[in-house]
Amino acid sequence: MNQPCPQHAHPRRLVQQPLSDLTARLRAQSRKITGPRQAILDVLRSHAIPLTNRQIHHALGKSDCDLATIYRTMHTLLEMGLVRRCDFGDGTARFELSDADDPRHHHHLVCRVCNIVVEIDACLPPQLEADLALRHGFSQIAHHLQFFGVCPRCKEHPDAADPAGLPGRPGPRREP
Amino acid sequence: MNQPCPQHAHPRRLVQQPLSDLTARLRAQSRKITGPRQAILDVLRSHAIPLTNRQIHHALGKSDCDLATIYRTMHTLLEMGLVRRCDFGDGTARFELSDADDPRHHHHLVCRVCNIVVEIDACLPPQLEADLALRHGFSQIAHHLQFFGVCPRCKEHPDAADPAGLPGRPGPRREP
DNA sequence: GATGGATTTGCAAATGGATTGCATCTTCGG
DNA sequence: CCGAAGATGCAATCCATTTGCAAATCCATC
Repeated sequence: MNQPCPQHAHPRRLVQQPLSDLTARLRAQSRKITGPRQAILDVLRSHAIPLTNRQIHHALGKSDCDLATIYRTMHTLLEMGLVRRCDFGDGTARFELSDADDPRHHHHLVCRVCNIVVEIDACLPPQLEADLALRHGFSQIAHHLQFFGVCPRCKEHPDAADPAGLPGRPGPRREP
Repeated sequence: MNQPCPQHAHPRRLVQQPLSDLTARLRAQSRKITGPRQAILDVLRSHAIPLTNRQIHHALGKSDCDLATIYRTMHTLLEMGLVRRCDFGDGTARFELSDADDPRHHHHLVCRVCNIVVEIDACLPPQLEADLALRHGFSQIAHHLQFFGVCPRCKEHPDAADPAGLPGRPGPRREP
């Protein structure tokens, strides 16, 4: 860790997680493979950035399932470790796939103006959490880290709106 | 930065910010020095950890001012740079003093079980954000970083409840 | 295949943080 | 001391998220 992103634009990740894996995991907890759950996972698979529940709901379109179902499903998937939760500080949870085969730890760089999201792998020095554990007596230490800035495009055109085209977040945020 | 906390228990910081400073800043923006604002700042001064608006409201007790006023005041203080906003991932904003004389950048280590908060100064390697800016073309990069773990006390007594004694957050959170 | 029971879903209502409109009250420069 | 700008209280509202409950769906088993 600690070295910055190897490429300017990090390649989008379109995970093809084998259904069998999901099936096995669900079975193991006497949970069921339902239409909504598969549809939701499909949506997550086809997007490379974290989505809000509302965005997922919107993306589902016709095969519409209830928002409450999406909320419940995300809880389930979180518990099962199939998704990861991201917090961009705007009061709305976002979720991205955390495929079991490649549970790659990473963070995000979010444009304060247009909300575009770039996935990065820069991270904390690995020994830092161990030091914290030692000094404060805490165990099971994990961290949340996100970066905010102004993307090159918004630096150029300070009036452009959400090019990410993702619903669910109106204007710029109020983060420092 | 990057070196961990110099002490096991970071000394609580009870800032005595000169009122004159506040006065000057408020005047400079044609804002007024009101009872509620002073009371809110007093509450923040007497607490060493970030507080939710509800906690502030509760702490105000008799000199009760409306919750809405607290929300508005925090916006104002944020804009003025007198407070800093913290996000512990539970959907509630927290605020701590960011005294102008010592706008020390720091982060928090939060116990997942009892919510106790420890202030730490471990941080990212300084060049990391510069690298990000360079590689992704972003400018004005800042970061949000928080640590979660299980405090020594909760490791011992897995049933203890909120020893911090702070209202506003019921049980443990659902963070990874 | 058909079936029963546990799990899920849809719907609607409720919860909780945060924001806002508006009339009234305060603060503070003059 | 006065008046206007700015603040506050109150109530209504917004939005993300959660929850109760009856109906629908899965799936292990027959």
